[in-house]
Amino acid sequence: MSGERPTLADVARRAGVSPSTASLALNDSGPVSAATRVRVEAAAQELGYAGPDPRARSLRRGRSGIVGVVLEDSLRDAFRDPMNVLMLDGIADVTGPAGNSLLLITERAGGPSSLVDAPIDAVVLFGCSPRVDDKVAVVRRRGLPIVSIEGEPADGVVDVGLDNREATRALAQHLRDLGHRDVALVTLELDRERRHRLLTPDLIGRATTYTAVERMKGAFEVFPEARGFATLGSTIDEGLVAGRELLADTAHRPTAIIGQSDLLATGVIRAAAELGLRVPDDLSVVGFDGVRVDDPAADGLTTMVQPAIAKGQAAGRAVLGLLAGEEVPSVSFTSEFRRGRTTASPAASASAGSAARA
Amino acid sequence: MSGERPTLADVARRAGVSPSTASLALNDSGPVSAATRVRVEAAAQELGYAGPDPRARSLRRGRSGIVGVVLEDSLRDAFRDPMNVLMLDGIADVTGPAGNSLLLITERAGGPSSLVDAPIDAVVLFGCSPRVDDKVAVVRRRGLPIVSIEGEPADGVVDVGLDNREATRALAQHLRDLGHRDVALVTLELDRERRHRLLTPDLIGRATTYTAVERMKGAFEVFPEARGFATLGSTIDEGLVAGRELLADTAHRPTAIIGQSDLLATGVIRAAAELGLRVPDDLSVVGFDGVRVDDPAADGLTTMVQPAIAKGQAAGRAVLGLLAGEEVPSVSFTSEFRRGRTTASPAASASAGSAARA
DNA sequence: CTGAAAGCGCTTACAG
DNA sequence: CTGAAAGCGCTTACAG
Repeated sequence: MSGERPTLADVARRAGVSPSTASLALNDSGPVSAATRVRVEAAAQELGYAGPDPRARSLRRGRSGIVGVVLEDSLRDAFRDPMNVLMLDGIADVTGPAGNSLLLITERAGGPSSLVDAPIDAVVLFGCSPRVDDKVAVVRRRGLPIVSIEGEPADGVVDVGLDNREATRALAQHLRDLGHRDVALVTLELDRERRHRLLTPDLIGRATTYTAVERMKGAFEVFPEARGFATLGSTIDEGLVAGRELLADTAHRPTAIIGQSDLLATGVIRAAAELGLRVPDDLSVVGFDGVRVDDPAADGLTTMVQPAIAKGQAAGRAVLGLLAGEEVPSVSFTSEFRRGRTTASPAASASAGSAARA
Repeated sequence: MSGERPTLADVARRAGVSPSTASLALNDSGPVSAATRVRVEAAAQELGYAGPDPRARSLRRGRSGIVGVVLEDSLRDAFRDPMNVLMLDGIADVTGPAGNSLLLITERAGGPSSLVDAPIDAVVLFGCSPRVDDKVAVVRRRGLPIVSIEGEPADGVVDVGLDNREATRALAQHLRDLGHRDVALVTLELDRERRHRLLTPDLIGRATTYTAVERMKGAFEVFPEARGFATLGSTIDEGLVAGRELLADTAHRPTAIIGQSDLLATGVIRAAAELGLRVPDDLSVVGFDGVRVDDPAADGLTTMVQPAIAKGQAAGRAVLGLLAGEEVPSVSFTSEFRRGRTTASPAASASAGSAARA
């Protein structure tokens, strides 16, 4: 350790030129004689100059080259959902080559808020609710461009959306067309209370998670009376819990279940298997996302395929556009229906059950 | 948009004080009269001052409050392994409250390297091979503290290690004690070539992934002749592929398989099930990590439990210590054996097979 | 308690 | 082609 890191001034002194010239030589950003350039480069080499201090450069340039990615949950929870990872990867696909790295920002209660502090040039909101959220206010005050992914429409926020409502409506309609009448929902987390429980009108009314709410609305358009279970998020385990709960009452068992993600749907299928129910003969199950799930139970799942990576890339492009001062429109992606082998017409016995109840 | 973001100077001017005084008032970092403080705060409020520009502050202070996390793979690949997510979360546990956020750095070939450019105060290397790696050289040149997680010992790098070799040796010994003699390995990725294939001496010789190599060595200490299959990384799918490959030849089937991760072991168990083999009756399987796998095949897996979150937290503490100028020692964590229901003595038939071969 | 000054390390017009 | 100067926005000794 030579103690202090050499600066551009050190290099210039050693090369016997002014700092300005050294800067031009090293950055190739102005006319410099070959001889001078060689001398400066040699000096930099000898001193072990590691390039300009990014802090100084970013102050001078007004850019840090860092994009903040704001996640609601702990990293652990956020990355458990493969969609989030894919979207993050999509963002990096675009921002990385443009010289921007991603800063992870999770807002834990208490502690310093990096949303206020961090040297970021822009922000991408992940699974947040921009409208409700005071995070947006903070960022807006700083004058940073904001991009949200599947965010509730909010002023000054460019959104990368998904047809959550319409897509879920299509799934529900698919079930209805097959003859299902008694359908239950398994939702993503509806609020930040970290409790999973049966859906109640009260709970629905207070739900804050935009994506989950939109998907729920789509289902209700077709099955206004649907029961449901709100989970803690997109995992197979949560789907299993939900499935057990919804399928427990044999006298009042739905003939189909709409999972708000493929992982949840996979868990439901496991629950069905536990109870000796065959899918799709005794129970139809649909998911959402179209992600590859490492589980045989997920094979041939009927679902809506969403373009997660493309969404991330779009968010990345939106960030770059805003940073370039362009007018950037919100965009909305469309999911694609994928018919699998987990949906069929309800069994006669189920219909009989309904009839008996009537 | 009011055009320009207000600066401290603007606030000072409006409050009728000097910038120095405004700074002291806003940061509570010096003696300021109550009246002045009120005036400055009011001015800040009126102007919508969003706090000090982090770029300027970090230049002045010589700290950006950002810790770089260097991942070998794409984010998608890195976060597929739950261990990495847990460790990352552990780092954030410690660095977050201290006011540091995490910057994701993945070195894709070509493109600007944020390892050179980014305003980071320190670096944590994830699943890299510090000794071999030129990344370390870059960071060292910048004079930044470096912490590696399960890195090969390297000068000036504080490591957070795990007893990979010894732990795997213990697993292997467990199998040997049960009577197994014909054991196969399923390894994590051994190099960056993105091909999965059977282990060969050549491949083993060129392996660069420290963790995988250490675990392999531990197994070889007990079973020097073990065959094996090198995967693309810790996923159930890769374990499935490996299992199929290793179990395909009925004449030469191992009686036990050592997976280098629980996900790989889970895949192996699935492969066994496909072939009609019962675990542990026909095949013993062990894993590594002790992670919760969302899969019934993983229930009761015999494995070594490693403290992933604690490792991340230790890495976070090491970073903070180095930033504080302390002498920070490398540390090594110990895994804990967990006997499950996936290991047993080899069946008589298998022994017979060996006998027949002899 | 308050202000003038220096400086963090760099880049970029602007003269020469 | 080269250098002196200004300035990015802030913080921190140092006088007063």
